[in-house]
Amino acid sequence: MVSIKDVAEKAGVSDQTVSRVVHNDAKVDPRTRKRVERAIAKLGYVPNRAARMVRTNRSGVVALVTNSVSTTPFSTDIVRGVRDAIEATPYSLLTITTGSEPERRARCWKTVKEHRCDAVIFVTMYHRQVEEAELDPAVPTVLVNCSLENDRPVPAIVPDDYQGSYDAAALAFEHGHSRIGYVRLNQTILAARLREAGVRDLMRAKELMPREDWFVEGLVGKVFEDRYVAYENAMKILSLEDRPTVMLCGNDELALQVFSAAQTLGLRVPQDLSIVGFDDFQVISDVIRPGLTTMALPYYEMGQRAVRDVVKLIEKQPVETVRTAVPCVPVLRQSLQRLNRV
Amino acid sequence: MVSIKDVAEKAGVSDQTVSRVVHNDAKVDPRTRKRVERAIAKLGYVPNRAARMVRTNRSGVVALVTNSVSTTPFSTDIVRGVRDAIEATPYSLLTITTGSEPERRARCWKTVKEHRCDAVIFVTMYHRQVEEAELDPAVPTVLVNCSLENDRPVPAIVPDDYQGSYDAAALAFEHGHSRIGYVRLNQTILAARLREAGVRDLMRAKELMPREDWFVEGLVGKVFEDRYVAYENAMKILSLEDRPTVMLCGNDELALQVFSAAQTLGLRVPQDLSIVGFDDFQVISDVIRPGLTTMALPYYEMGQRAVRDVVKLIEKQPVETVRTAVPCVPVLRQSLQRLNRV
DNA sequence: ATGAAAGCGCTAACAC
DNA sequence: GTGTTAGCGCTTTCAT
Repeated sequence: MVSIKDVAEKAGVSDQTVSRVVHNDAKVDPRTRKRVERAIAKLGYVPNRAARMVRTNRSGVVALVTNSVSTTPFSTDIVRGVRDAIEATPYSLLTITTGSEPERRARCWKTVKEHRCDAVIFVTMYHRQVEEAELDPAVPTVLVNCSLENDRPVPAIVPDDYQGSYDAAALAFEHGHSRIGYVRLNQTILAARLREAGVRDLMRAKELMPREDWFVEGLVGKVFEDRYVAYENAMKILSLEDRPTVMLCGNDELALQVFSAAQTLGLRVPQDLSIVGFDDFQVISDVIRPGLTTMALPYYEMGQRAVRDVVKLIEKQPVETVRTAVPCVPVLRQSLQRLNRV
Repeated sequence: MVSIKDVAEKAGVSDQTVSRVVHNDAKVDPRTRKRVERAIAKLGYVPNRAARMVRTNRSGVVALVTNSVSTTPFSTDIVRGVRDAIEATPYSLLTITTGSEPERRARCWKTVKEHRCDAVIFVTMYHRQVEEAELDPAVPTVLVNCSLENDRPVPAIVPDDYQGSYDAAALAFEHGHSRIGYVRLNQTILAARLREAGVRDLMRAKELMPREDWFVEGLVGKVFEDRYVAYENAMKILSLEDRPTVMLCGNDELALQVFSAAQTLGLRVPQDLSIVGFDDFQVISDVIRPGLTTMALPYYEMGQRAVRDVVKLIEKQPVETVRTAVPCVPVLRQSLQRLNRV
């Protein structure tokens, strides 16, 4: 590999001058600069980050730490947001996978430190609380899709599940629906509780009594080992003479199962049944016909924002809010039908 | 940050001895070793990779280069396979996004060189040929989901789209179907051509005449800016008096659109129409009811294999095959129904 | 089995 | 504007 000294020799200057040119230091004679630049181009010189780092003690590397147990589709969007945003910065992204076992966690943070990462973006696969033990207080960290219930102020970027779900229910109500069914996510996760609470609170605000037999499980079992039961449960509800006019769903996959149940029963969507999803997971919501009305979670934007915050953190600028709840926005397609009030 | 010298001082040895302990060098007195290890633990010393690298000229970093223009769901699985496999190696993963513009490509490879990455795993979002210009001959590279039509032997790991599609068609045939419709992917991509060829060749082998009016587009427009038209086209075919008994689809999203068309027309799946997808994109195939019969592409395994090959490449071991086509395996669910031959 | 010395590629501090 | 010197944290080589 060609080093700074090779360039210096070729250009007939000292290595220091080459360094100055590389760093766009003002105090370099334009003619010298030209010569050096030509030598760099000719030799194909690329600065060695490691060597630079040994001196400056800053790596220019941000670690993206995620828990890979899962395949949740949307976490991809967070990662995409991070990757696209990091490109516009001088930082590089080191991707590290962790797990729930203490041994793997330790390895993860050891890697972070070996590389002397300037900061960490810690992404969880579903919206939840993290424990202090999952993090390392010595490394500046931004949390995405999770937060730390604690004194230590770690910036966290989370989706506003409650607001999103409340708004989804409000949307259905404004479309004339008061017979509302709900398929919930795996109850053990935070997002599930927030989303269901949003629906219930909207109904309370509108003085609608929730029909408990229309509120059903969509998933059962341990998180990440769970099984879909939305289809079977939707079949039960939709077979009733006395059935809801709209089914709100904890996410778009559950909505797809409800959709399938309607298909099996010969109910037309949205004429006979309206369906509202959650997540705007486009591979489903935008492909299915009729298109699925759903709440978009700004995962991509959350990833971008994490990069912004992490850069601020590294550069010791203040990061505005410790916990940022990013709002969800409705995406109207055709699966929610306006109902003429009876 | 605590350095090797701090540890040496604390343990009352030379930094050299600490280095030996860290590297598990045999020739160190067990008692000295103990003392050093205690000092390491007490001070929380973690070796500085950059410093090590400056000396050894090997970074221990593999770059994962992907083109982020897209959101194709399965590419996630490749990346997951890579990440999970890299964990079992001593290498770290640097994630870099490139693009089609020459300027971004150049930046990408510059980053690879700045970090002195030991090798690159180059992943494309859809199965295609890459050009020499997209790569850098100076860096050991393994291609995933793409190959280089060229003399230079760059190891490539690609899915066997042709075999998969041939087998999918054979599966339908064995289930008694001879009235076969097909929804193709965007024709401009390689995978689309291979998949369609598989179906046609199976039909030829079985002496079935393809009905050209049953072979339709599923997507139109430029790749990544394309629009789904599978629903509309399936509506046309399925409205015919004279319609196919099975629809083979270029991927699972297209299958979902065909499924939606059947729903709209009141056709039951699989009693009135069988559907076969491609990719085993589980968020669709495993969620929809009836479950989608489809061909699984071993994206995760391709990612894992890429890591194996890249490690061999780095360690100068021979990499068996230059171009590896990984076979697709059928996943039988309920959307394909056995037909009693008429 | 351990240490001393040199040097990897680069930058910070200072001198000219 | 440019060069010189020193040193970042580590490994390699050689000596003991």
